[in-house]
Amino acid sequence: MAKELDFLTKRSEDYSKWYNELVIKADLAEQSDVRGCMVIKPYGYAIWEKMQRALDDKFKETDVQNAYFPLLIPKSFLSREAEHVEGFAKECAVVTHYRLKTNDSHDGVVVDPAAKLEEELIIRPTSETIIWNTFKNWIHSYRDLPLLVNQWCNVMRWEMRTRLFLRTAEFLWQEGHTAHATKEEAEARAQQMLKVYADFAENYMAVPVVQGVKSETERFAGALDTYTIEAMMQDGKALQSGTSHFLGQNFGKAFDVQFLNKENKMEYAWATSWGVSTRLMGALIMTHSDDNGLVLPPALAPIQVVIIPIGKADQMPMLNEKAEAIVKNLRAMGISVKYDNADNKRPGFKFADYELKGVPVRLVLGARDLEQGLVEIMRRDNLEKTNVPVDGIEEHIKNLLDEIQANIFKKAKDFRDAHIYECDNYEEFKERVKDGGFFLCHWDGTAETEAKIKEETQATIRCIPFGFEQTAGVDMVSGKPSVARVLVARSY
RNA sequence: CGGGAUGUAGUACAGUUGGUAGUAUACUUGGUUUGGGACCAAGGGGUCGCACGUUCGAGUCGUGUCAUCCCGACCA
Repeated sequence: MAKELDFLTKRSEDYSKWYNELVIKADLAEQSDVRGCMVIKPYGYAIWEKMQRALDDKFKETDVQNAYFPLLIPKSFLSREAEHVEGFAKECAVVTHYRLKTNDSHDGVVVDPAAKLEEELIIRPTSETIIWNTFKNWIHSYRDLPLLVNQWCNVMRWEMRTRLFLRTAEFLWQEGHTAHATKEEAEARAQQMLKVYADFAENYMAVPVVQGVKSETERFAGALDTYTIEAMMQDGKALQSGTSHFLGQNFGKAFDVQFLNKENKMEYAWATSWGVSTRLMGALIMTHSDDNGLVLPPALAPIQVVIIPIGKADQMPMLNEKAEAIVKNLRAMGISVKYDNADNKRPGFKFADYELKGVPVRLVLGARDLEQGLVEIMRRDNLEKTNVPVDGIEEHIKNLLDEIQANIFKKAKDFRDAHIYECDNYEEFKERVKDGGFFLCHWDGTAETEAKIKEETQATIRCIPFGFEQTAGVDMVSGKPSVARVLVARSY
């Protein structure tokens, strides 16, 4: 019998609660005792590592190299670019001292007032400033360009309200920073990296995304253009899953990064930056999971196949032998597999546990079935169980993994497409947007209209989407002419 | 920083008019089990967030304080 206490909140009942419980119970992460921070547990980190590896490979295919820059940024660096400091000032953690000392009663430590820093250091909320300060030394000629670097690191943004993976004070990410000799090249790079993100989201995470460009008010602090991929979660809300910024010459000018171009003239370098964070974990969870727990795409699942034996004690040696042969064959095919013959947990517990953890394929090696040369195979995406011959099971599994990867993407895409609406009536919009979904609406391009929508409905313009056939129309709020539809939704 | 709530075992909670600190789960040990989250028995685990006050006596009442969570504002 199911023990109610241990089961998840139903997804449909309380989406936020369900999400939070799922992250904790699937052993991905937990709230740290440190305010606003998160502990990523080994299983969660294993998924993140697979994401990192796949992304890193893609970056390298586009000639990007990894590097590492300091965690601490002098306060003066941050203020060099006006909009940039404006955007981040409110959420920076500041280092003011470099030493502690024991207190007067010798039972604790206090900050040593004598160790006050001349200039405060900021824990990086992002690294544009310190990187461009460094680029100044690296760039002298057009021959030094393009300069394409990425770093995997942690950053800190002192958020008021946090949620596991979606918004934490400290988070892990990658931030790519590039410098170019021409505007065109920089713009192309920003768009190229957006494509890399979109490709990764769809083909590895199986998360369909809308690509587009942010409106002026939603832009990254200091950017001329911010490109974005927006995913739809199962409650219909949007999640900004990755961004790529065209920074123009803003940082080149702020940090005086000039080079001699082919015409022997000094010119400021053109910049891009782009990043994805552990928030992708949130996207992965909220896109595919169901009431039984996580559903992981095979491409990112740390364990792709779990094998569970069932039999009496005297049958175990035979089952172990059978299983080990399958494990060996699967590993040789590059499939990660776990054989769980722990005898301190009953099969039912294991079934539930691996479902909770989203393992794509489960094989039940039962003594009873094996007599007929069969094993039970269950796919996590639709929970279907079938008995298949144990001979040739490896090939069957390989195909099934591919099928699951394709199927969960299709499922997510069908769901999203069914919740994208064209809407031309503001009253109708106000009513329907509460229930979630993406709305394609005409917009007059003004910040006033944007602010009004946000204030009255909590929905924001997520992006001006690419890849849609656009026709002119009339703004649903102001009635003014509009050249194109924009994507409007409530978001995380 | 505005509005609301909550602090009791690792976790989730109960605790009546103030009178020996409880339940479930998790944990430890032993045994029986193992085809969908097992059962039985025994055991360990608490300055009831903190401080002060009222009282013979405070988890319970009062004041203060700290922390956390939820709804806003801000955000990858």
